[in-house]
Amino acid sequence: MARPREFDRDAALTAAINVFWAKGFAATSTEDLVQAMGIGRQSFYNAFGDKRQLYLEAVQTYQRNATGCHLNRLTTPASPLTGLRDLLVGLIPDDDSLRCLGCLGTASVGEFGTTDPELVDMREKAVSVVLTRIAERVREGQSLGEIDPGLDAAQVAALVQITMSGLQVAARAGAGANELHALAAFAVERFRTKE
Amino acid sequence: MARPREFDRDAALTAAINVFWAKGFAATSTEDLVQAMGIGRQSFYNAFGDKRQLYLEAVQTYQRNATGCHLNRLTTPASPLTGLRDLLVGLIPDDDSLRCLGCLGTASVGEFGTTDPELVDMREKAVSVVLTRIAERVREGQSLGEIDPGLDAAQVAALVQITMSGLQVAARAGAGANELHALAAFAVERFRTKE
DNA sequence: TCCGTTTTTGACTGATCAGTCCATAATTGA
DNA sequence: TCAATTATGGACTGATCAGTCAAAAACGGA
Repeated sequence: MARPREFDRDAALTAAINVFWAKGFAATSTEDLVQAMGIGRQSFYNAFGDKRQLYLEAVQTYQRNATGCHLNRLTTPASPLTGLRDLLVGLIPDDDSLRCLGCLGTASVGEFGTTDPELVDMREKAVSVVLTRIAERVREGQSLGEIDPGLDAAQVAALVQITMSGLQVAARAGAGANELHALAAFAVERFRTKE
Repeated sequence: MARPREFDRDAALTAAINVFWAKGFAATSTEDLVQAMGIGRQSFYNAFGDKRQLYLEAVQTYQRNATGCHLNRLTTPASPLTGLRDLLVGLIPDDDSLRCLGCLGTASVGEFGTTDPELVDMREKAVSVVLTRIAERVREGQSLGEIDPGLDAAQVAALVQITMSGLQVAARAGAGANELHALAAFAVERFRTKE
């Protein structure tokens, strides 16, 4: 019994994610946002609260989606080592203009560090899910014999996670797809059992 | 034959570096800067051009200093593998409030990506110096037998560099010193020759 | 048809932004 | 002592910032 919203909230959120992703929080103006989202100013504040709330929702949504992709790539292959490789290689899109955006989550670390508790929380949850699943696959790989059983699975997982961040920074810095794909594969090979 | 400057330009630049380091470029106002630098507004513009020029100079100076530290840590130990370990471990300060700043260079990647050609140039030069020196030490380690001679030295160097970025992102995200030190050492061990 | 509710639109707010202007002060060389 | 030059301090600029307000518009239910 009220006037219905004219725009697609999800589509608007996606547009906002893309703006924040490319420009960061501080360098994005509300004018940038309403333009990209194709909605009026008041609709913006009605539907999303304010700039910061929208940013939190953007990071949250981005991260939920990204985490899903990571877990898929990690889990799909039968071989755990291949899963790790796909996880890392899958971070790096072939498309230049996509790859050079890097990762919104990593960007939010750079921009806010530990200053925003809500972002820290969000991050920790997303990371810990991936970290746990990586460690599981590492143990699986160790019992299959393809991953060095002398390694601590949790530490391998942590190192893989660090490598993910590093790759995304390199992508944002402009590194090429081939180079980064090779590097990702090389990184994973460091865990393979020496015959 | 003119009035001499009253403030220490280097000290003011150092103060500016610290502000940019903590807050990033966009979130730092010129008011923040003149406050932290302890100088007047006009002196600021006289001595440093404008906000962007000061930022470039800040990143440049920060990076020159950081690169010097990296090369020292990498080169000082007799053992190349120890050099690599010191390089990575040395990235992570014990002091919490320092460690959680991460790296200004990495932050500038996050904030500007490939959009600013001058920053891209600066970065590439700094990185390539370190990369070259890492590869040299890797080859040295290979001929000494402590680093797996089957590995491509350039690729090891690239992976070490990625690991540096990853560690700095993790530090900025709030990871603990002990955890990161252990991780740094663990990462380097992946290159050791298996007996 | 009309009422209550929500969305939309566009003008508007005070605050802050980066950067400039100008008058005054401090210095050196003549 | 004075002229030329540069530094300083503080007021000032127009632009842009995030966010608000109020009126009109669009819907469902009565």
